[in-house]
Amino acid sequence: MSRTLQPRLPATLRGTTFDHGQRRRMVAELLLAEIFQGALQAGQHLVIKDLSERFQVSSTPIREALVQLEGVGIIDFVPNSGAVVRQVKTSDVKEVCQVRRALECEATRRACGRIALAELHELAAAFRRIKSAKRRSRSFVDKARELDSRLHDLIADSCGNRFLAKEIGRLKLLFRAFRDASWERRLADNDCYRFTEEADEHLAVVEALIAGSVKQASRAMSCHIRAGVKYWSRGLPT
Amino acid sequence: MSRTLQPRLPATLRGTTFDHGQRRRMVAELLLAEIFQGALQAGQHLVIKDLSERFQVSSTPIREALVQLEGVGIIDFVPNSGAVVRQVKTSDVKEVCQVRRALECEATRRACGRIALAELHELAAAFRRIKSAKRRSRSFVDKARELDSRLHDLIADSCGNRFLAKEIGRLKLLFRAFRDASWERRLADNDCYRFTEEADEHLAVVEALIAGSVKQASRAMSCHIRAGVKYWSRGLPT
DNA sequence: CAGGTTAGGATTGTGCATAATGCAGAGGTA
DNA sequence: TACCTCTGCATTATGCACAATCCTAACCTG
Repeated sequence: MSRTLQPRLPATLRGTTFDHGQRRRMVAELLLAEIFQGALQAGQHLVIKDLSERFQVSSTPIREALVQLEGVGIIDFVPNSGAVVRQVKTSDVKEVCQVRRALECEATRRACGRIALAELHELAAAFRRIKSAKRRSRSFVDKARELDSRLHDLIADSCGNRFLAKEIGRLKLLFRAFRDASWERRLADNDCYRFTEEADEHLAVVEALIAGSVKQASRAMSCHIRAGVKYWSRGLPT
Repeated sequence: MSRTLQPRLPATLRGTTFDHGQRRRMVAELLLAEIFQGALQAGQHLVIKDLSERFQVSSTPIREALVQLEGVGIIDFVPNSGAVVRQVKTSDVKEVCQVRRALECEATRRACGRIALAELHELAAAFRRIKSAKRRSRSFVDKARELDSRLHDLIADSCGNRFLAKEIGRLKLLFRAFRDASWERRLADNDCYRFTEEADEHLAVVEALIAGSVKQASRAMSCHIRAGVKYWSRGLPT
């Protein structure tokens, strides 16, 4: 059986069918997205039965997703009492991003000189297209988002350290939730300046990688992540 | 119902009765203990049915415990295939240590100037005692081990970033497994040179922290972790 | 009004049904 | 013969409905 759940929410997931063996991951991602979008507010009690009805899956995947999110630190799990959403403050985003910066800069350093030039040039061209694009439609956002993921994934996969790549992958769950939530907000505000800014930062990383400059590449990545923090944390409680 | 599980294993848990709502936690702790005792070797497949029979618990708490341990990073959970204990080869030690270095250096930078001087001086004195000690008895090893943990924990807890501290804590489980294993081997080999070497490195970190030099402290920490790699990876499968 | 009691809802745990995976061996092809 | 593909079976993970347990809070009762 394969079943569709949730008509709304993150664009990357919308309209997808979720099959056997992927329920837990999907529920976790949907919950994360809801939390960062503010649909699930801090302190709110997460009732398993409600969630299972809403997502059209049974309670087991829900509970496993909750256990997983507890490990991420975004919800608290009180024995025999259930799960409550923890407050996500700007300081949390900052903290997560510090860790992200440490890991992704290390990965960037190591990936330098290990990625095929053809691929890098292709990415650079794509970012330039994004920069010069005028329309800020839904598909534009999706495209930008996909490129963002592609660059970061490429670096992680090319760093020659599978463990590091795996750790970045673990955190990706959080990053993506931050990113998607803030991009939704930004789009609603018609605040599109950040898109070209972000494309600039990405381009700087790619060009440094093409040039083969370790120091420059890691510095560009560091700037990129630093710049992201203030946008991601906008609209969150202090 | 309350039921006793597992006659053997960790002293703190032996003979305890495990009640409703505590199964997952207990299973997770028992599994962790078994992994570090070497009863469960790296790469080994963890079969849910076997575990549920062995622990006299049904499959749900087992699976939740596995999800939890996956979050800790000590096992891999492949969808539709199950859980395996993470393989640790020499290359992995190197990889894990790269990640560790990135995180702990960041923590050291941030902890600089945030730790009470009194505590630092006390630690420095302890490391000097270790350096000058002649006897390499079991209690000596325990003492050195405890000091090692104390320094690293102190830095993580003082870095002002709870998320970073949590990530380091996660990796600590892995580090500790490396460290204990390699120290056992070293003790057996009567190769005690590393102990004073390590005390030197620790001392350098502490003194840099006392001096309040961010750069010097993080560099000392970097050297310390780098130096550890070749000792930790000795005697592991390639 | 205090203290015990009970009913309702929620979590937790169990056993079973189902789906996915991997392996072994048959059969085909070069 | 060596190699690849495919099929069927055994094993295992996954998901679900039900039962047991726990927590809360309203409700008696003296």
